[in-house]
Amino acid sequence: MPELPEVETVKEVLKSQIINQTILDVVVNYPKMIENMDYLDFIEKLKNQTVIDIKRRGKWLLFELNDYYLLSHLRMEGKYYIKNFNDEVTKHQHVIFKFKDFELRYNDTRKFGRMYLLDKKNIYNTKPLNELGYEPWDDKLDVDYLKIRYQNKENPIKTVLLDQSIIVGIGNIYADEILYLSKINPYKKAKTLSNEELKNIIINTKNVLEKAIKLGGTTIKSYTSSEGVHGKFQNELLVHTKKICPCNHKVIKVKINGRGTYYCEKCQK
DNA sequence: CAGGTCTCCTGCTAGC
DNA sequence: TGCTAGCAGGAGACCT
Repeated sequence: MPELPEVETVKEVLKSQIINQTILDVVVNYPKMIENMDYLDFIEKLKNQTVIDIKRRGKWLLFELNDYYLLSHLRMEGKYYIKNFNDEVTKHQHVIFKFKDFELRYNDTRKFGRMYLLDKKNIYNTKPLNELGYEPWDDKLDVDYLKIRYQNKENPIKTVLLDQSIIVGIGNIYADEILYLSKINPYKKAKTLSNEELKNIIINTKNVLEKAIKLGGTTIKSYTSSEGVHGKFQNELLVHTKKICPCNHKVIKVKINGRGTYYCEKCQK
């Protein structure tokens, strides 16, 4: 389940692998994955495009090409593998980018991932990037901003933290960690949070995500940034998937708006 | 506008 | 032991 740190890790690994490489051909085995055009157009447009840079916006990967941006969202299980031409294509490898000496294959067991191919100009003002909130390190992400965005939110803060139109990059794992570090009960309504609590959320969001990026992300279930690359942040998790809180109190697992949520009743008020 | 529910998918597993 | 219902969850669609 890639969240911001995992996507950042994938981005860095991919940069070391495919920058300045030219796409010679593309194979799309699962056309529904291509969101904004027919897959045949997608293939034609990508031919002879060179990878100039790779960026990240929220949980989106942005491949900058000569004439386009290729956007890729890994959703739950998306992964990129570098493979040789004669390596067997497995049933979960849905999009294959052929370069001169190797292939980049997009692997996604549950087929939730999506790709867009956009004209280069105004990508941040068009779907799907146009409704994203601030990056965790954006100066504009402050208490006043959250106050305004949360003022009508009756939903639990756990749910609201996952809202990508407010802050990008937080997924289910890090939301639990952020709330734990901020000592906030996940059920607390977003609109009722104090300035102090909002401040803590901002600080802890940055801290948790920064630390996770340094450790290459979290490997809990099926996520790997590239074959054989595993994150180490799972060793640092304080509540998510835990049974006992560092305070020795039992960690509770509940469902909040359908999402598995771990928290400590004693530490999080 | 806000929020609830459903949907997309497949692999794994708890429980019979 | 073998089968299956249920669960996992990011995000958009759709409805209230």
